[in-house]
Amino acid sequence: MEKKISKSDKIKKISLRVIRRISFYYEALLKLQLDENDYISSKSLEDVTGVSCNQIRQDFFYLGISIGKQKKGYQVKKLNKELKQVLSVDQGAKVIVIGAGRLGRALSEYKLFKVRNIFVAALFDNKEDLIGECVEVKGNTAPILDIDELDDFLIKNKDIRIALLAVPEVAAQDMLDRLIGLGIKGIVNFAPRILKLPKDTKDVYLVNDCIGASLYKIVYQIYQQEQ
Amino acid sequence: MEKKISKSDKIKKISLRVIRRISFYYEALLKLQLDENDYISSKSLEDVTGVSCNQIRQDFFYLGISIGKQKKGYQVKKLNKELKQVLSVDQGAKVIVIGAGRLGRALSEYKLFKVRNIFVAALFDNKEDLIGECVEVKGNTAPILDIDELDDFLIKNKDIRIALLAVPEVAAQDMLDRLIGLGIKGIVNFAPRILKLPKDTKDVYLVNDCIGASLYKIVYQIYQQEQ
DNA sequence: TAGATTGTTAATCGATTAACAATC
DNA sequence: TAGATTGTTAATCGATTAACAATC
Repeated sequence: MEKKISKSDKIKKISLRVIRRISFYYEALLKLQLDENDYISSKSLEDVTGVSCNQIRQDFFYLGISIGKQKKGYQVKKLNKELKQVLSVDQGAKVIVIGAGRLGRALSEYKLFKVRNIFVAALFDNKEDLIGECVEVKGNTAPILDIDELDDFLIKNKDIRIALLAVPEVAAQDMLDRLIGLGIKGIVNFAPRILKLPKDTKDVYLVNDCIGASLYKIVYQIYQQEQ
Repeated sequence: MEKKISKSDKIKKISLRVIRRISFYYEALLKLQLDENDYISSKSLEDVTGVSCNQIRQDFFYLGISIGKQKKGYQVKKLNKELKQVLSVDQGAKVIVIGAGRLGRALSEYKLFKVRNIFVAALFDNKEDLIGECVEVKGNTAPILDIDELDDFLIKNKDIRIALLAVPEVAAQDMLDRLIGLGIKGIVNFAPRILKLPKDTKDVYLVNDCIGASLYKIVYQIYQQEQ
């Protein structure tokens, strides 16, 4: 990660590890609610995010973000704009949520999605008693639709290419395959099972955010410590 | 990661990255439901987990797991035992869940926790209408208790040192601080905000598993691709 | 000015990949 | 036997840390 990259060839090279840290910086700005004209130093960002100030400056350098002022830091307005651009959260992404159980609705109701310019267009489920309900988020109402309507819905809404998968474990892989068949390009899987993309899939992104997976890390650390 | 470590000094050195992969291997075995006497090769594990067979063998080597047979692979029974031991999932960890909203209850109801030897002892909330309910998981009933009873509960149940944090964003940091004050040693935070341990905290582990964080990765990839 | 903080380079560190002899 | 798969070493790769001149 030595070479500085120009704005034009940013596109393919940024690793997801960098993206994750960039999202930390962005979240930090959201959380701190500073005035647009305030300045924040890499050291202050370290305090909030836990990422070292050296790492932060290295990331900015790598991404071609050189808007800092010595002795002051980074202007919140400018930094915010740069981070948003890298993360592409300025594009108002629309997503669907598959599964309107507890988890699916918990996800949909996160007010924070709005701050992050992410909109839930609809939820889908196969349980008749759920269908027809609406999930309400400030300024955004998402209906719960019959899973059978999914195909039609996606044909009518070609701008939706992201799905959040919150179905029971046993149904998850089949549903993933179906979503890909319908042209979905990005999936976050919340079922507690690692899913895999079908073999010859191209240009589809999958992140397994399996609930409970991080619990292993904690259990490991707790029980190792006392041995 | 060149030096092989002996079983005795495993304790402090395994990085969380290795632990994460080990949990993948373990999950793969759970998923495949093979006979105890079957053998599985590193190549087959690659197919299921997406981790390269070289990486897998390197991990096993590093952890001192050398139970493979040439031309066959690893006996499921033995491998399972080794992986469980590394992950410490053979100890029947008890956890509490803070927040009995949609997310908290969704977490508690994961049947999978049982397979992984993790038991939810109780949930806590401050909403009166929730208190008194019970969350039922196969063979395990967890009551929803008043958050005010948390202190007493932990004094009476000193073996509980892990908490899953599923409270609203604004309450998360305060609750984390409180949990640490009460002697909790491991916390998984599910609120959509990065929490930090109080400065001089020792021997406490925190994993931020912020819901929605992985969405950034997907949004980034989707929108970069089309530029 | 003196001190703080940036942008940038170089050094270090750690993780992954590749290769292959051993052998079942 | 021949082929497949392990355990292990060495090479490569990438990410993080440290250091510091520049300068506001």
